[in-house]
Amino acid sequence: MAHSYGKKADLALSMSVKLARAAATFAQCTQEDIRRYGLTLPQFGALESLGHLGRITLGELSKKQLTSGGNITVVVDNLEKEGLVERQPCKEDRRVIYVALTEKGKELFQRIFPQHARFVADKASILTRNEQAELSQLLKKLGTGLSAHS
Amino acid sequence: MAHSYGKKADLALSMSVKLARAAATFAQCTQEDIRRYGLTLPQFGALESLGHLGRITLGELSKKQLTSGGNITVVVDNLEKEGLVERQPCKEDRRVIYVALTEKGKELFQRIFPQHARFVADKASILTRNEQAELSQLLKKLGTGLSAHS
DNA sequence: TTATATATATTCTAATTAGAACTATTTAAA
DNA sequence: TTTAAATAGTTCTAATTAGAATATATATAA
Repeated sequence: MAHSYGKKADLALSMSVKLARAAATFAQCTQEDIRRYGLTLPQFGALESLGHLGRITLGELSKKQLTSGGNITVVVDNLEKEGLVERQPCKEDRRVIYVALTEKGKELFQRIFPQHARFVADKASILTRNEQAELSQLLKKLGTGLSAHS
Repeated sequence: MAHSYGKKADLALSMSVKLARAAATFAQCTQEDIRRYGLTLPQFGALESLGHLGRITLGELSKKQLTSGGNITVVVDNLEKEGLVERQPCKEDRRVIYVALTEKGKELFQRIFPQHARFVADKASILTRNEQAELSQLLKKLGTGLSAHS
């Protein structure tokens, strides 16, 4: 190897590059699928969280989407413009604002998510189910470990 | 499970979510490290490619960084403003523009990359070396498979 | 040779992102 | 009770991103 930083670091660097590349490539595939529905990836992610979790606060949504604070505002703004979600101020705590799918949003979610699920399953089939399960387990350990340490 | 799309799709969806989350969390950790050197993640990625590969064309750099066409222009613009890289027009083919580290860029790269390597190794140590190797192998299979199919 | 197609890089737009600064509200502490 | 601290969301800036459109240069075909 042209550049080495020690066996331990080389292994870690190699892993981190592969992680970034696999995730970026998977995200690009997914994005192409989602574009057909007129949505961006973050918009789809928000729709997915709301479709599965129901009404949640903006803060909860931003944590789910791993996008920090001020950004979810704009994503929700754009979804609201399309009439797919709506803001619902919380009466008990006036700092809090809930977000929920509108009827139009629910209809879209129920229509496109099963197709999206098949698309993802097709792409993932590059790996056997055992490999997918193993990969999931390792990614979970890494992801939760990183979250805990920081 | 509240929402199921069949065993096969559920496994794939779960894996894709974990992939995105682990990569995003790792990238955020990395970004915090890199910020201390006054660089953004894409800027650091470009610096890393140039540091390890030497002079390459803008097109090659954009492929390496998995960022499509027009974007690498701006990243290189910003690095050029800092005096870290320079554009070198190709004399044989006047469409082509090479990018290379300047002396200042080389100095920075050689100074920060070993630190970065230790940082990554530390974060990766959440997994054992065997686990890291196994994860690398699965991610490589997935990543190259996805690139080939698309 | 001339016309067409391809390749390379840039410019432009809309959306996203991180992060900082800010407002409003609620909670905790002196 | 009044002040200080924490929380929730928005706004703002600079950088990034995808993608489309464009300009220039090269290669290929009629």
